[in-house]
Amino acid sequence: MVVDRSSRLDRVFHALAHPARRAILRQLSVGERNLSELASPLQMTFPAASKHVRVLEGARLVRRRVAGRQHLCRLQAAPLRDAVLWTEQFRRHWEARFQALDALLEELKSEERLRPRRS
Amino acid sequence: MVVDRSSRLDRVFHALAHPARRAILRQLSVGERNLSELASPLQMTFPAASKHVRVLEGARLVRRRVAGRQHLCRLQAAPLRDAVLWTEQFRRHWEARFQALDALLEELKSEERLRPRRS
DNA sequence: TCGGTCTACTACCATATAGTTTAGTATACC
DNA sequence: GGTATACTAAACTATATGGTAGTAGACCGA
Repeated sequence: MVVDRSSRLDRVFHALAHPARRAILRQLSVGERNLSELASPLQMTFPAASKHVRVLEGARLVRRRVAGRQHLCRLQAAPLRDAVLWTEQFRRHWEARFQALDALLEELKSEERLRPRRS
Repeated sequence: MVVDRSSRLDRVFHALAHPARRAILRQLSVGERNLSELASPLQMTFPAASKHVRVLEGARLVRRRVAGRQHLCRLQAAPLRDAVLWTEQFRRHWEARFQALDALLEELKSEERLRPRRS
């Protein structure tokens, strides 16, 4: 099985795996913000927050434009759609009805196994 | 802003951030597998693969039961639902109509911010 | 029951990447 | 120029990833 290391999906999921970065995305969902605005609510130094923004940029979840000394960041949600699409392939596994159906099938199968019809 | 480090969501997204682990989940979506079966298609040693399974267990995406010398793994998809639910909050951002509208609004707002009206 | 094999684990090492802090650079404003 | 603001770069620690070597337990055939 070929494992495409450092693919786009890797970067997106990795970007989402840190609460600070998820907090940044939530802030950006409201609208454009500069780095200081993004950093101030986080309990860490400015450079740490800046690096988290960089990770989000690497995952193409954030785009930045420089305006004077400010770096204005904007949400780019398209990669999130890809992440959801990948995860959705397991939807049937977490839906209760399917699980119930699964259980029923298993029950029938094991009955079949225990009491095979004579030919 | 309080950032709940090492939360459940952190572990789930981190677990999904590696192609080998995603490949393992895809295998398990078909049905129960033991570690050898999970490891063999991956281009890495058995211990490396075993560690990936352990990461998936830590995220509660995989449950293991021991049967003789085999460790049988089964998919637990519920945490994937949580991941999707978190991501879905951005759905409107990746849907085209909203993006166009959003872009227009942001353009107006940032103009306002960079060139504040004199009172 | 004994040895061989299969399945999986642990321990340890090397390397790469993540995450954070301290120190430094550039831009705007007075 | 001087100073505050906005951000970057370098450096350092912690964690992740993947390898090798050795161990333990279950199964199987002679």
